Amino acid sequence: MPAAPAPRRRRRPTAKQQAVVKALRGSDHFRSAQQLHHELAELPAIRIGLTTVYRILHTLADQRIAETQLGEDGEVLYRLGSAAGHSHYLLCRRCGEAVAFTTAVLEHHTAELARQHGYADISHRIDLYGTCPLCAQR
Amino acid sequence: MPAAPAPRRRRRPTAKQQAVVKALRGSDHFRSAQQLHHELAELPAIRIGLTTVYRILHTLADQRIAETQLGEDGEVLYRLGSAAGHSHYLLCRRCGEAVAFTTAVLEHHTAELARQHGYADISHRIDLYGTCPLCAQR
DNA sequence: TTAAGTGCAAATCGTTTGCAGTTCG
DNA sequence: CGAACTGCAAACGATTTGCACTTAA
Repeated sequence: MPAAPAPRRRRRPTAKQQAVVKALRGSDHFRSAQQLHHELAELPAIRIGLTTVYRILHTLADQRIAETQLGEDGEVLYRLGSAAGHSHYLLCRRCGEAVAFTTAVLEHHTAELARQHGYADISHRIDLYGTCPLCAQR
Repeated sequence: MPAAPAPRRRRRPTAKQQAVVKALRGSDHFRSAQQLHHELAELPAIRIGLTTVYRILHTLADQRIAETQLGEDGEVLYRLGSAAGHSHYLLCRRCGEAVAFTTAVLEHHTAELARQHGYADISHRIDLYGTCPLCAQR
């Protein structure tokens, strides 16, 4: 068989990729691509298109460098982090602050429920939203 | 004070409204507005616009005549039903069949979690998706 | 007559994709 | 050179809305 094409050496991250990661490092709250794009637009140093922000975030998520969460309205939120198996969060619908929690009991119940009814390929969505104390006081 | 405008007598549901309800009666599975519109389009008897289907479903949901669920991809699914407090479902991502389950334990845990962290106005999303036995065998 | 119902086209909104130009190894 | 990277504009898909027209009490 012909030799597979030699894998390209990992390229050093571009300035824009670094900028997105840097923006993410700025907070452990979950933020949308659009929010991040706005933040980056503030910085006069960098000029980056919304499309690129989306693409970089998508790549970071693929690499598990960033984790994602669904916002209350269905938008995708990102933050750096926990490559560990996805956990669930109570997150502030306003600022994206996240409080993790476990659902061991529920997961067990649902696995059993699925088994009993013969459902396969189970996936779940368990998200809590609220207003954190800080955002509550405006 | 001036008399409030006399509330209009409840009008008899239009043919299209009846058609949508009838389509909903056809199954206890959750279906999207688009699916229902397609089904209605099959029937040569009725001609109804997608917009109207959306509007009628929205009204039915407001009146709690129909209940809604979020599909795995974020679309809104409808079925007639249970005016009782919303429950959660394990639903077939393919046919919309729904198996209800309770989350008393989780709800208790999360209420406590929210309280501990001072989060207010909590809302949650707990949805399970899977492939039902029937759909699994194609 | 007049509020309600309806349909079509256009608008929304977050996100993705086509495509052409740019950059870097 | 060629793969990666980028940006803009257009496409997307579910849903909503503006607006003009029809219908029925």
